[in-house]
Amino acid sequence: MVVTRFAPSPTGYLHIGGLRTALLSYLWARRNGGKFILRIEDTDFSRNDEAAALAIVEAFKWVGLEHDGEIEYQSSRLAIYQEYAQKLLDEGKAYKCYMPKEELDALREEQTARKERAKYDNRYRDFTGTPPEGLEAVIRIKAPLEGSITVHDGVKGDVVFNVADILDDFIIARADGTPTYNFVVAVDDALMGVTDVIRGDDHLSNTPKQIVVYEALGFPLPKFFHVPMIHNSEGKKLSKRDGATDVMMYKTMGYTPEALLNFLVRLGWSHGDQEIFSMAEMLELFDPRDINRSASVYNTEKLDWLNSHYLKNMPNEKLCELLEFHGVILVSHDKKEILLDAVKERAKTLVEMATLINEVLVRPLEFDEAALKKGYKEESKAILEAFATALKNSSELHLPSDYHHVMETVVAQLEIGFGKIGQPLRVALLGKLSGPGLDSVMAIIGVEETLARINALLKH
RNA sequence: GGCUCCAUCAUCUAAUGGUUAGGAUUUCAGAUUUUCAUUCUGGUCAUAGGGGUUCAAAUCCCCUUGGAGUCACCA
Repeated sequence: MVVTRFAPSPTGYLHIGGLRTALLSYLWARRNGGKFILRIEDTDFSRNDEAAALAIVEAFKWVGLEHDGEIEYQSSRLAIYQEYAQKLLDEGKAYKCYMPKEELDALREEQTARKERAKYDNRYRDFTGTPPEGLEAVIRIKAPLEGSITVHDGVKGDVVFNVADILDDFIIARADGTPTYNFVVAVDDALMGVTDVIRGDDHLSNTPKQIVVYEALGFPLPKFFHVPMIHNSEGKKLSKRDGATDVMMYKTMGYTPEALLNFLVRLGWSHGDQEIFSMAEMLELFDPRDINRSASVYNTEKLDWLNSHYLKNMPNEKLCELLEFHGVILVSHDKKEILLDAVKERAKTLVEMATLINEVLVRPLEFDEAALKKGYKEESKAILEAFATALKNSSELHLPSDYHHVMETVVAQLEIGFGKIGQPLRVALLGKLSGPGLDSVMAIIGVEETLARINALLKH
């Protein structure tokens, strides 16, 4: 069975980069009928934020990812970590170190000054004497002193680390007894039966340490897949400073989960020339072994394109539902089908769509200066009046085509081009020169409101 | 700075060692549309540089350059 996990530290909202690794882990687990675990890495109590786990779950819910079982909180598993640390102590694979923090810092400073690598000097590695009084010990694991550790990575290939370059007897439990990251990750992944670790490649250099823990504890190694980072336009790791990194921000900006997920899955992964992937297709096609080795730059233009694609192809009923979040309530509107059909092809986001809808539904309070100048000329008045009269004399106006017919008649009568009536009418109805088709707009707001808006412009 | 990773259009990417280096987004031009948008058609744009190996290199090897990540009693 394939077991994957997403293991964020609860420092805030769900990050867009986190969502991507979560998605990939989720896809791989589901594709194999396995399990996808959500584990909160909250062993550093000073940095915990209780709301964070909830925020992550909320974001998962929005995009439709679902984890299996209960959320695992590392803070509630401290006894387990202590047990395994003790086991290593008992077996002589770890030891207590009484070196004070200040002394360690001083040592590091010296080493750095000498241009050496900062590392612990193993002074307590084989200590058998009496421990110094009044000092709290940390627990250090005995890391190999020489040789190399190879990470067999499903994305990067075999990555060899020289022990002398990167390792020392690193701390697995702090002086206050709480365990540290590299220790708990290995313990938990092993205990929870995680078979495939899919995570950001910023963790690649941690992996040798975790392998040391796995081996000391006699746990079998999982498969590792270190997926490349998402970069910002400057080519750096995406961070909070880059603006929209909170997944839930995408909801407020009017993106759909389908578009966001589709966008993310195509960063660093592809399937031939295919651009559009439904969740079903992702589940059928995704394989972590196909992930690219290089980082990709996050750019919103493609996201926008995907989002408009999904918007265009969404049933009106669903659109109606989603628009409520953006303050547009259409359930009981009898012309909502015409309205939605008229706006769905011209909006990149739900926010834009909501704006478009309001521009149709709400009588314009003012007329755009430039639009007036360009679209409402001297001759326009008479044309609008003629059109208003024609409207009043028509009956049974319901569909856009009915209104279109009236326009045609007037245009023919006055022997003018469509533009001569379209421009001023557009100014009257919408207050500006762009927007949905006029026949649709009139069908949506009805004859009375159409006449009222024309009147308002004539009196302007 | 040490260690590690990475390198195809502006961006996301495709290409059993053999293709006029393909697609998508963006952009530009044209068509459609009373407007805007959509849609359609077409165009511009790439194998970082240098050495090898090979009949043949985007693809394999080496070097250079550039970029990124990471080096805690954070995760």
